[in-house]
Amino acid sequence: MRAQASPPKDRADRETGLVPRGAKASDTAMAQHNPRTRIQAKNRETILDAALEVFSLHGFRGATLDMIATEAGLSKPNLLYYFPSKEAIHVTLLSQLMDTWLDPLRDLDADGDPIAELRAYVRRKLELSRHYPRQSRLFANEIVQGAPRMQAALASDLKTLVDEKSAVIQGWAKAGRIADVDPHHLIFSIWALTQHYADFDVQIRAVLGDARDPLAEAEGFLDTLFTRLLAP
Amino acid sequence: MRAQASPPKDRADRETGLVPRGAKASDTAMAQHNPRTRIQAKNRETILDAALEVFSLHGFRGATLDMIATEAGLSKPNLLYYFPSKEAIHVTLLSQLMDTWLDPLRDLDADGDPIAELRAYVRRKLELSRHYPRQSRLFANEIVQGAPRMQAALASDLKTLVDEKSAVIQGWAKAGRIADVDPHHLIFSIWALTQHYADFDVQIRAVLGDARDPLAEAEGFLDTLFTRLLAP
DNA sequence: TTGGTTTTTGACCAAATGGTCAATCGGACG
DNA sequence: CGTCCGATTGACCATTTGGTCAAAAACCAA
Repeated sequence: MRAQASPPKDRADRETGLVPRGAKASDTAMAQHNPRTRIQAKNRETILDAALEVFSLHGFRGATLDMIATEAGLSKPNLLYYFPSKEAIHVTLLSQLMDTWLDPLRDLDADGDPIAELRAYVRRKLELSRHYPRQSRLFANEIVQGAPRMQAALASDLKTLVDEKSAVIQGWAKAGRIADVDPHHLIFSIWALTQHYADFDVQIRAVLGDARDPLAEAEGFLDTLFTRLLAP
Repeated sequence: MRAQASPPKDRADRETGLVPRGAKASDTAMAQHNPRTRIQAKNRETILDAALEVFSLHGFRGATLDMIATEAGLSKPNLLYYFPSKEAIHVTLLSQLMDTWLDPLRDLDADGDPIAELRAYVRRKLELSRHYPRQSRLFANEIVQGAPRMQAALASDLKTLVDEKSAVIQGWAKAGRIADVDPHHLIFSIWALTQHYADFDVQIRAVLGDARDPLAEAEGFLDTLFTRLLAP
């Protein structure tokens, strides 16, 4: 028997780390995504935010539980009270990420004006880079190192969505409403160009100097670029 | 006094790690860049290649000396006979990298045909992504994490070269020989688009499936993209 | 062969790090 | 006020890891 105040968590909980040790898994099924108390909600969020900061800056291996604990203002054992392991924190962040990250693409409307839709997609994506650079870098870190913890999600969720939207874009091209470019590579180019401003921020700022605002300038530049690329 | 067969290395050697412990620094000044024996040349190269493999795949912190040693087929103490520390290996790789990486930009000829020059630059850069993806990922790893070991190089060498070539591009634009786009952002877009195919390789392959050849397709796509963007 | 030099390595060390646990704290509720 | 359960932590542990060192091995010139 454990000395812990609560019974041991079942296997599923252990792996996802979505429930603090103190919470009884049998209580409510949905408790996994809705922490039971205000303290749990607050601390889990605090931890995830601190972890995002540290992971995005140092990568998975480079981050230590002590760094995250300090950043969160909690003790290390306390972190491990809310998440079963360092990896569980990381995985939680990554899965949250995928959702947010794909929203702008989901919003691409097959019934809208093609050029306007694609320009709006670029703009939304650039907004993510502007407001969530840490998430972008966390993702970049993961992918650059071979996506050891995301392979599955990439090949299923991501591929499905991209294939679907590529078909829409393909349709626009066939109809002569935009230039005839490969839709997959068009999407890649949008990802590459927008995320570059978040992921390579230090490099860009080093080159541009302090007086310029990269993200602000990027908006106009990218708008021009895609407008010219897509004109029928 | 040391037990080592050779006298202690001077401070400069210790930091750059360009000379094995056994080599007398006083012997020849140029020995730092030209290892003295065939064994040294071969082993240093072996180590750097192994380190490139491991660092690019796991990042600096994620890589261990044991991994590198195994990959190189040498013992860990033997690695540290050729380089004073893990960091020295990393730094050596990074500085080699910068050179190779900027060559295509250096080749941009102010006297050539503007559109042809820029298209050729894109092509050369994409070739680097194709043939040296590990270097590209090593660089990406470093930059994404804030370039802790490259800040200086970025703000000096890199900025100087980019500013110089930006002026050339600016001149072409003013003369109406290419479209009037911001030269710095044009260069960033070339970096972003070409390096994306190396750095985000797993993602691209996950989305495209196994049957397609990303790099081959990218060549045509990018050529179209920049041709349309730059047409006056 | 000999003597000196370069190269290699097994054994070791100290620090860092992910994770555990028993004990304590604290607040909400009867 | 007391009790109970969720929250917190100091002390601790095993493993990993960057780095050291003395000695052995390999190499080479005379």
